[in-house]
Amino acid sequence: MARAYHHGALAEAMVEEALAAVREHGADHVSLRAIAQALDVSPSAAYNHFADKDALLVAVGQCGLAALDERMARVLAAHPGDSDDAARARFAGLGRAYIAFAVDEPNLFRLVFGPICAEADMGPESWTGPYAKLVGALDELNDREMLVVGARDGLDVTVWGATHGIASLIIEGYLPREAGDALVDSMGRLALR
Amino acid sequence: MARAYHHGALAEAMVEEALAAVREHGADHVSLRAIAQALDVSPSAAYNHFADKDALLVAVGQCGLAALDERMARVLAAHPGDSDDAARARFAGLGRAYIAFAVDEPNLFRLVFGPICAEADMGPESWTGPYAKLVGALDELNDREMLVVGARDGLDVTVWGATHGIASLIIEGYLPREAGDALVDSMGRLALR
DNA sequence: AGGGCATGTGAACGCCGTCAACATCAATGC
DNA sequence: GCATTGATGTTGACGGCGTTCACATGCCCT
Repeated sequence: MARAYHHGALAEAMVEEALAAVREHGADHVSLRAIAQALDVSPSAAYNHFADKDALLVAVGQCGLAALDERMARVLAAHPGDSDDAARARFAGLGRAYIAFAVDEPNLFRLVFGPICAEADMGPESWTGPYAKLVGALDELNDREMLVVGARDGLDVTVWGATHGIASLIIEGYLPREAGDALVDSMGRLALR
Repeated sequence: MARAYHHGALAEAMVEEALAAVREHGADHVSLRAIAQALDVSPSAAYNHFADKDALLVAVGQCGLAALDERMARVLAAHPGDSDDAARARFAGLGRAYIAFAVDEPNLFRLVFGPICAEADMGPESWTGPYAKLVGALDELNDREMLVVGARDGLDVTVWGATHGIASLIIEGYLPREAGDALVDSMGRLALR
């Protein structure tokens, strides 16, 4: 039975539908009314679950952030081990995963790091997932004395910035896809010894 | 005589008004109708000069890009000379100027590098201004053998990416303002010898 | 002087987000 | 078992939006 909301899961259904719409058309170009119609529900029904359209988009953004975090977690899982090579692979893989997420889901990426989600801080605790993974990888390299001497200072911010910037510039068409791999290589050459 | 459009400069006036609106409220949250009203003109008048709202925003974006380029040009002019120190100052100054532009004009920055302006490519020739200045500064450092050996490969993309990424993350509130200076320092430590 | 063309107007269309009043249904307490 | 209550969904409306089309206006060129 499709008409199961009403003490059902309208909120989740709307997030799901909105997520699909954002992925396809971008956060701008998504209309509350269209989402409601797709769910055979009146437009105003949304307001029982979300303060406004932006609140729904923030919920979508949290899904997107979780997806990014999962990609990065998978990379860590795919390169276990205590060796220098494994540490290097984890570091490079995290960067590649971040960029791959942006390339695969540009509209989601834009929403997650755009003004709507940033303003409503989904908690520094949310994006702490990805960021903590990066810091962890860098600490590991540092502990293994694999970093150029004196490089650790500010390196987390630099690496995050470079990765984020390249990802943004790629999805806006200012740089070709290959720039992603080029960045990871370049970053490795600069920071690793 | 203020009411001088009609074979006047409505197009320029609209860009100017739109520029002000974007700077204050962001490219989303800017309405064609409001701009027209501010200029005492009917909403449909815009369509004699711009294909649609996005075309107007692209024109605004070009102004923004020109402003960025001018900031960077000013930095180069402020640090003339043939010395290593001057070359270093130009390199660091360009990065700082890029970030300062984003911090001072976040809404303009978002528009310039956002989907609207990227899609309508204002010509790789447009943003070539800032990019060429960066490449020039790096070439100069390279000619002076001030770069870490082997670092030049892909460094322009890395530096652009890092600068752009940090700027984005700062204006969305994910990083504090000081991260800008920290990045420039960190980048210098990594790439310069 | 007059025709043509660029420019601006007015009214309308179909969207949009949002709200307030109302309907409906599930669960709870008697 | 039934009424009350609170959560949930509907209806209809409001004002604003981008855009279009038929029409007015006024400058420039011949």
